[in-house]
Amino acid sequence: MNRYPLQKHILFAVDCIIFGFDGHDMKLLLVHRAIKPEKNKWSLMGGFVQQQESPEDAANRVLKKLTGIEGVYMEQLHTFGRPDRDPVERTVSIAYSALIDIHEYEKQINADYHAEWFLLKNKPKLIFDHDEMVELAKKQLRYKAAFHPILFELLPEKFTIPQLQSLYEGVYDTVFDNRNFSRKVLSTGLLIKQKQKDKLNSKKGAFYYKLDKKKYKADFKSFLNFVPNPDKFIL
Amino acid sequence: MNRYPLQKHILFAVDCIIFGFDGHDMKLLLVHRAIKPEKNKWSLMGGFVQQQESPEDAANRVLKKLTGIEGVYMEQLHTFGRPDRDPVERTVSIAYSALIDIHEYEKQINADYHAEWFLLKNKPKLIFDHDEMVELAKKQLRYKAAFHPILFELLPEKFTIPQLQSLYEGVYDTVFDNRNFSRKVLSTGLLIKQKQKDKLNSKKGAFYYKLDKKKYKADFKSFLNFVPNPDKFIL
DNA sequence: ATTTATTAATGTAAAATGAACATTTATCCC
DNA sequence: GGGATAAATGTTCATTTTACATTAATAAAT
Repeated sequence: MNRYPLQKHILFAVDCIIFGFDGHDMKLLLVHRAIKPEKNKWSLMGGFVQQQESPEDAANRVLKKLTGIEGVYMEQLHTFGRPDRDPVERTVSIAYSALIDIHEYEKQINADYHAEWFLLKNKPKLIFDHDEMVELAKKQLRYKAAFHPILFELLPEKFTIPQLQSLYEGVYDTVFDNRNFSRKVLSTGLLIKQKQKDKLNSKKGAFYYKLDKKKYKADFKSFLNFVPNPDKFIL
Repeated sequence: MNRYPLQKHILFAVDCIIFGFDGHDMKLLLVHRAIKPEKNKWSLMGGFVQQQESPEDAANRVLKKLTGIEGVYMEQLHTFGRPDRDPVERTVSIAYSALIDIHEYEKQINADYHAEWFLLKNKPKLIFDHDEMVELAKKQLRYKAAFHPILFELLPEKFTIPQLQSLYEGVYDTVFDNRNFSRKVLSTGLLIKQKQKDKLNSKKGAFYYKLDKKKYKADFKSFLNFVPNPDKFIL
């Protein structure tokens, strides 16, 4: 097969916005950029898409290589392609957004790799247009999480309702009524109550719940409305 | 500034999914592919992104060149990058989705260009992964239109409530209760009633309405819920 | 002029959902 | 045993959503 003649070829990259939740605050996983320019500045995890690789595969490869993380919830966010976004050479980048259970990877990331978690509220300035990518990912996360149960991806297998509530409160930077919140959450039927309690965060202790994985997958697309008055918080 | 050495460069294109509404059905604007392979097969409007051009600019340029259309509502949908999606040579394509008032351009498109409108339900098979792009755009349109007043982009300046309702019914391929529908729509305060009636579609005639542009822009992000039980229809 | 056909416009009541609000319960520590 | 702390839980009111049928305006036919 012939080629398309006369067309300029350009570089093509992926960048990953990785969100985590430490039980109290939303966090963002960042790395030091390894090459010049902007070497050692903070950056999203990124890399070039290889010739025989889909962008999704590239994002997963990059994530695994830089953090050891694999098999997490990740989706395409947006493609950034301003001609001058990378001063070295024109590079179009597809941004992917991922949600991970921070505890499952925390030690591994710190020990084996040079990635670091930052409080989302407290993140350093990033290279190129990565700040813009993070902003969009935050917006998108708020948008989606208002209707779909995606935030469970950030929690460990067992979690308590107060933990879940502070996760939502962190994402929307607000407080919810705990009575209404737990009623809503439980009414979805997505949670399975466990016998044990978490005694670390209170004297009384809070019951653990597990996600009903089957129902979770089935309901993933349905509309849940965990967040009252979404208009206020989204965009 | 140095280049990134050792990295392969890739072709980079945009494709536009253009939706229209003829007063009765949803339509899709397609062109004959001009070059081999698959020459003369039906295709989305597409073209390569030039060296000093953002993808958005490229999408607008392509649209204008192939149809004369400009200044319409268009947004980035998704980036398609499977290594083998274009058999000629690896090409990554950003798909853009646009909504236009079909009547504003109908004659012009047919006269000056070789683009053609197809009933969305009746569209021919498209080249490469363009069918996949259209499917995603349909899903996305249903999703967005359930909450945001974007479908007004498909209507002429003056339109009637029955027209608006058949537009929604077309998009969701269902029927709505006309009493509930008009109450919902009018309660948004987005519509300004006109003195004249449209007498073409009924003996009684239906009052024209115009969109309150100011309120439209302000409310664009808010949640309207025109569509009952969105779960049923989305995805 | 009256009838007929066609589609637009409109209201109400019952059900479901969402929001606001405070007290009791379990446990640890002193 | 008393105090401190956070978890768990229920009720009422307001709002929204749904289901459902009749009347009104006009053009065409007789």
